[in-house]
Amino acid sequence: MLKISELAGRIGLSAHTIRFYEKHGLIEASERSESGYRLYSAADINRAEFVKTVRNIGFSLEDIAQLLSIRLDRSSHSCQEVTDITRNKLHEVNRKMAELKAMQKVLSRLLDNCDGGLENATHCSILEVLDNDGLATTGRVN
Amino acid sequence: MLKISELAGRIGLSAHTIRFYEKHGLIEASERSESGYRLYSAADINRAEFVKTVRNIGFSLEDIAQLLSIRLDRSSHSCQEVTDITRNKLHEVNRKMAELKAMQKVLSRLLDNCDGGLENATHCSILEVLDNDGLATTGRVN
DNA sequence: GTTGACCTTAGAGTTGTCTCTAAGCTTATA
DNA sequence: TATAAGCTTAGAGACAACTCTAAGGTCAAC
Repeated sequence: MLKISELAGRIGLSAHTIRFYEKHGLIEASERSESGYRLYSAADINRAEFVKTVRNIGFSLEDIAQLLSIRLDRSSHSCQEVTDITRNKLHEVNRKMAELKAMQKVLSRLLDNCDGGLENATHCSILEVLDNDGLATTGRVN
Repeated sequence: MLKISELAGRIGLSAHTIRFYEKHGLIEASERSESGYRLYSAADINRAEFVKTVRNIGFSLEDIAQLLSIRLDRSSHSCQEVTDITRNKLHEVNRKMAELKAMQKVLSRLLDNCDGGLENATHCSILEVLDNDGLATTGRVN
């Protein structure tokens, strides 16, 4: 049985964050010591590691909660539910990538046209382009 | 002279957002009507359009404030200040892109190994991988 | 002269993910 | 036995960029 800071050190989260995750139903301490300290069993540690792994991949806490509830009772959930969550996340990532690519393109072009010298900004080409509707950017991008 | 909702319609922001931007020093109404309504001059409109353009590219409100102060007095700022802001933003975008690419890779691999069928999740390969330190993800990714 | 759209302000609420604080109890070490 | 490190709780604060509310004043149209 580990205490909270031992678990924290083991999975690489702060004790604060572990309590925060507990409040949101992600991590549990199945026991308490006489004095009320959280005590984590092997299963609790597994679960916490699962949470950390899934978090690292980039899933939201809500996604993690869903995956946990499937993991907790695999037989009453379908494999499809898991792939749906995963696929949705992939779509989200793809969307964000597209936005970032658009930003990247505009920023690179702005920099290409500007020497960035120490002279004053009276004729700064970036400001000029920006004043001129910045490469006709279409819509909000991030 | 435009009233706030006219400006809002023109640049594609809500009146709420314009007031919010004003509070943060980004947009100004150089006059008020007798009854206290904001009135936007041609210069105010230019400035608001600049803000919208720069926002669309993905700069933060703080970046915009900096760019505005340079734009307002170009001769006492260097061109380099502008490129620095732009380059920093590009680096930030590149960092995020790298993170998203890592996520994309993991998510795609998870999906590749899973058929996502309607059968129950007892042997779901995604859950198995996730239980097993998910493709050895290194560190937090988003 | 009333209706309804529009304007004003200060300030609270939202979202997601922590991060920290205060006040007090417990445990380990010297 | 004293001290420091670690634990508990509820709840506040931080961040970005809005978004909305309440309570009320103004203006144009019919």
